[in-house]
Amino acid sequence: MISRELIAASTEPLVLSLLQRGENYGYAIAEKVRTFSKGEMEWTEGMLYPVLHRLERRGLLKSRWEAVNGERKRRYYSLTAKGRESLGKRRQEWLAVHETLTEAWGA
Amino acid sequence: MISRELIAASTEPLVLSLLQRGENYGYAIAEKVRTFSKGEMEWTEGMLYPVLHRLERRGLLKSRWEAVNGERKRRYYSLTAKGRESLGKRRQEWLAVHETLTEAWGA
DNA sequence: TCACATTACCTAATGCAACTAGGTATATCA
DNA sequence: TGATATACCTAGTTGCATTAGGTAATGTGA
Repeated sequence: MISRELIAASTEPLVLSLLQRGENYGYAIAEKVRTFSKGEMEWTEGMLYPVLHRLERRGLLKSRWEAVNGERKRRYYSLTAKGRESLGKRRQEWLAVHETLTEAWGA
Repeated sequence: MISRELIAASTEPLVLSLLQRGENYGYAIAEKVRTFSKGEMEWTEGMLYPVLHRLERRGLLKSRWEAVNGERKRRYYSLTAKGRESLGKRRQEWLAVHETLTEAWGA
């Protein structure tokens, strides 16, 4: 089980990374996280949707509704320019901390 | 600047790692973090002491006061068995998330 | 000797994010 | 018909960093 804090630290970079590969909708994003982490990370919907709403409110994502006939409507999210920029920053931050931890753990 | 969430995710593993190398006191721990991260991570005292108190309350650390004559008293912290165990777990969690992110970022 | 920086500890109030625990709605399959 | 999977949503709780203070002792430069 991944700690609450680690989840918090990785959600934004993960969502942004997954969406960089193309637009997607919430439910599918949660599934991707499961497969990418080989089942180690399990996102509940109760956390996923607030995250997406927050990122959109901050201008990192934009969304559009798509209704295929006879199917449940889906909200597709994609990266904005600001989102792409943020992804780069988050990635660098992560790597800086990763290096610090690696050093602290010892060679 | 490292995001609040990344700070939160890395504090516990970092404190535990630094103390695995031997007992130390709060102020010195904060300095070590600065040097280990090459100045990337800056811990305020307002966050450091609550963290140490929390970890001791949870039984991951134990502490003792030491007063050298004429010097400000220092509280020295060290790992408990539970703390060492926790460090191993945290490390594994971190590495699992790191792999997931690395994969999501692409080869 | 006076002021300031540094060392060293502490805590109350605020804000933000995951988590808990619900809810709605559609389609498929037994 | 009932269960399962898909697909979306939110209010209330809890935990943590952050902000913004505080105390006390020592060393240093004017």
